[in-house]
Amino acid sequence: MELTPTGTVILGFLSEGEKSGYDIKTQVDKSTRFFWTASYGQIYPELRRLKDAGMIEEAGPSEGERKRIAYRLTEDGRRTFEQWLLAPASTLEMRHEGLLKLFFADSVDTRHRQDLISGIAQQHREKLDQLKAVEAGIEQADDELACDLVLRFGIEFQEWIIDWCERETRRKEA
Amino acid sequence: MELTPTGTVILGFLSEGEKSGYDIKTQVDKSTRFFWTASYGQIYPELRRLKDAGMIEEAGPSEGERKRIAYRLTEDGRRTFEQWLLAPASTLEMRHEGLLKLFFADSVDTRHRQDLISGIAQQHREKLDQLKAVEAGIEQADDELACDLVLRFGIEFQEWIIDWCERETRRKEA
DNA sequence: GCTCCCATGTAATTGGTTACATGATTCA
DNA sequence: TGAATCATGTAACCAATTACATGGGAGC
Repeated sequence: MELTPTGTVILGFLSEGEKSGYDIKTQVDKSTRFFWTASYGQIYPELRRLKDAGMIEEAGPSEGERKRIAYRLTEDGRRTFEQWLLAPASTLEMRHEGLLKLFFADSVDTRHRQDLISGIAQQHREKLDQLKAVEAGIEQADDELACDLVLRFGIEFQEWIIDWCERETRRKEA
Repeated sequence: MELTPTGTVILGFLSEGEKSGYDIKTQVDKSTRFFWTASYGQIYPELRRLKDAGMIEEAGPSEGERKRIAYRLTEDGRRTFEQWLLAPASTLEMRHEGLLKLFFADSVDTRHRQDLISGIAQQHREKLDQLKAVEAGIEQADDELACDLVLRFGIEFQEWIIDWCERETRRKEA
């Protein structure tokens, strides 16, 4: 069966253990958010579809827990997830308004162009702070865990962009 | 008036001179595509809306040209464009399936995890080739032009990611 | 008892891609 | 004359956000 974009991230998180829609949303927000988002409006309907397709099943609430609906992968779901994981990735998209503005900045003066570069740096500094906060929440940053590796990628990635902006600013000043 | 995402890129390209919907699509594909896409299904209806809103007007075909509809900015359109340019950027999104797979790769063995990293590098190598082809098409890469600056950003950005993947691969081998 | 957070869900709207339809012009 | 490219446009569909509605439980 075809996986929707949100379907992949749901199966991915469920491959780590039982989770509810709320859990998945929480985890997305503090981990994959920087390269793969999902909203409640997508998650809950998609959980329904995956269940109807037999890829996940309700695990029911644990003892003494407040009312919630946890799901787990079925055999079929795990197979589909692993197939997805090993298939070549395709989706690779970026929408970066700051770069778009800079691209069209030939009509404005140098000072404003510099402001645009500063603005880009600022946006990525905020992302960097968020990622570092996530990193601080991990006991020991274990590079052997793939998810920590991706987190580290995210941090270095933001740092590179910020550095590019600063280099460019210095180059202009010189 | 509120600008839609596609509206911004249309005003941006028209700020450089008269262009048709077809022209805009062609230019998007060989320049902003890497951080801002647009399809015919968005461009043509949006041209209509911008015209109805009085931001652009038909310039008509030039002498001896084949049938086409070129547009130019109105005063109002130029003002809106400049306001957008100087306002803080907001949209900053990425959807990177390769990173998502790597993030969930703890359940697979080291070899497959390495394949995922190689796959990411490969995707960005292709992007890099495309960008270099664009760069080769420019007479002299003039860093003083903002659009060339963004092109160079794109190239170095791809190179950084490829380098990260290679560093990570070597680190694993060691 | 009030507020905050947990938790699930839907409806309206937006934004976008893809595939298709159509036809003119250029060039081999 | 046939293929490629220029050129405009629409319809069907997909994906996603946002805002809203609802209610239970925890802790002050």
